[in-house]
Amino acid sequence: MKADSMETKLKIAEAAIALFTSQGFKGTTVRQISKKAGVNLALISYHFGGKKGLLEELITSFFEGYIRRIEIIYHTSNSATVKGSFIELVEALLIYQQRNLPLARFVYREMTLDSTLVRELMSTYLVKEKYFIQTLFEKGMKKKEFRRQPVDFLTIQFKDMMMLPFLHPLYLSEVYQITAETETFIKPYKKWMVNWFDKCVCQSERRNPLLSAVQKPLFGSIQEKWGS
Amino acid sequence: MKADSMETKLKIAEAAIALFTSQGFKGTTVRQISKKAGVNLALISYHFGGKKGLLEELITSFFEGYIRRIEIIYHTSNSATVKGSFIELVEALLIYQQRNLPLARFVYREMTLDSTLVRELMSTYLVKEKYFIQTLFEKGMKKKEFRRQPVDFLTIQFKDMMMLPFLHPLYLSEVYQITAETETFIKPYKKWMVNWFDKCVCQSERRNPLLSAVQKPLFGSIQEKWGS
DNA sequence: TATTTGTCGAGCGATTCTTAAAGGTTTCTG
DNA sequence: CAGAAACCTTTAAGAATCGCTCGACAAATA
Repeated sequence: MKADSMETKLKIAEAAIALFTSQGFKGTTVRQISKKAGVNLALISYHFGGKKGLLEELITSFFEGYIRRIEIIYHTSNSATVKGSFIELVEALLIYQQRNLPLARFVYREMTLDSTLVRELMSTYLVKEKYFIQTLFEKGMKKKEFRRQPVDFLTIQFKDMMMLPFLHPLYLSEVYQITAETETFIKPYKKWMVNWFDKCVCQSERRNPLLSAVQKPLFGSIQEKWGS
Repeated sequence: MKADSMETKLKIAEAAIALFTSQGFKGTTVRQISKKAGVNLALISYHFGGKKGLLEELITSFFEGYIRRIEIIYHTSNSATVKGSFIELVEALLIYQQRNLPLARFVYREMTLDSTLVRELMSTYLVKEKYFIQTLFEKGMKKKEFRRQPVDFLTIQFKDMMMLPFLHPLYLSEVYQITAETETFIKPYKKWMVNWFDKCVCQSERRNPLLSAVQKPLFGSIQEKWGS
């Protein structure tokens, strides 16, 4: 393959990502892509085997990189604590998603649809992702580092928190004037997640009996124990 | 308006919601809608002023009901604590979204796009939503009921947790075999959110100095104080 | 030189949403 | 009850756009 050809293929991919992100896959035409990429219409079919092929190649490449980063940390993390591994994971995934922000956004949106492609992607990539994260949580619980609690919800919430800023960047910027694209976002958000780990995941410190005695009557009707 | 007409309008709306939810707005044709609704093609344009009008009417009606429920609780909650008001809110919104699950799912997905419609909806409904929730959090902090922390992230995470099960029901069912449609989901998920409030939002109990002395060295490099 | 590879313009066939015109039905009014 | 009016539905066709392919041409390769 010529270098020129590789370049046009990249130009097509970039234009497609930008358009898919803001307009959705179905809302984007191949003509728009070819125009934005400054490339002939027929080249999209030539390089990607059509619009659908372009979509699949983009999504697959995103998930490949995503899963690879999880696997690497899962197998080679040398943190003393499980929480340490998680923090490595958080950092790696935040950076990866930020670097591929528009791609991530449109992939996540597409995954809320109901197609055979989506089901396939879920059973290959997301089931794998679930396995790694859930196993990490269970490891932390066995080591008494994490508090015992429903591991399903925990995994889901973790994944969701990792996804949030990249699925809703327009919401963040329009309503909160927060932009997920800059470096100034990653740091505080990572901090936020670490705080969440300390408060919600890790083993809580022994309670002060006086304080809890004061608070209990107020919330008693709702604040029940887990696992009932 | 005749009863017959109202009925066809409803049939169109229901069919549209189902199809939009699984295929997306752009991925659905008016023919599919008319066929599924058992209604003539042109009636969609007649009743809703076209496919786009149908979309806007569905989304608007969803947000109207959504905001109304927030406002009611905001203005009439008689809970002794702010946390109590929040729990009322959680319950009301979970039920509302569950009752309109397919509609909610497709509305949330559509809101991740980048159109003038989405921007308008954000500036009318989501800004309002942010105001109510954020004010509640600040109220809780002033009363020293909630711990002081960045209120932006808190509001966002709250909203996100409220949205999660309804934006990703396919993910939940495919990967976790959890279905957000049944009553058996609402209760544990509500419990989960209450637990999150206790751990992450409410004022934490005084720490046991011995335990924190043991743990600090391990996480010290990352676990910094807020507001730095 | 022969062959593969990349690019281009033109256009095909299918499908999109919408609308115009007309037919049918119900409701209101005298 | 008759007839006008408003409302609902259908048929049919409109105009635009969709993704994709074909054949020609240029350029690099062997």
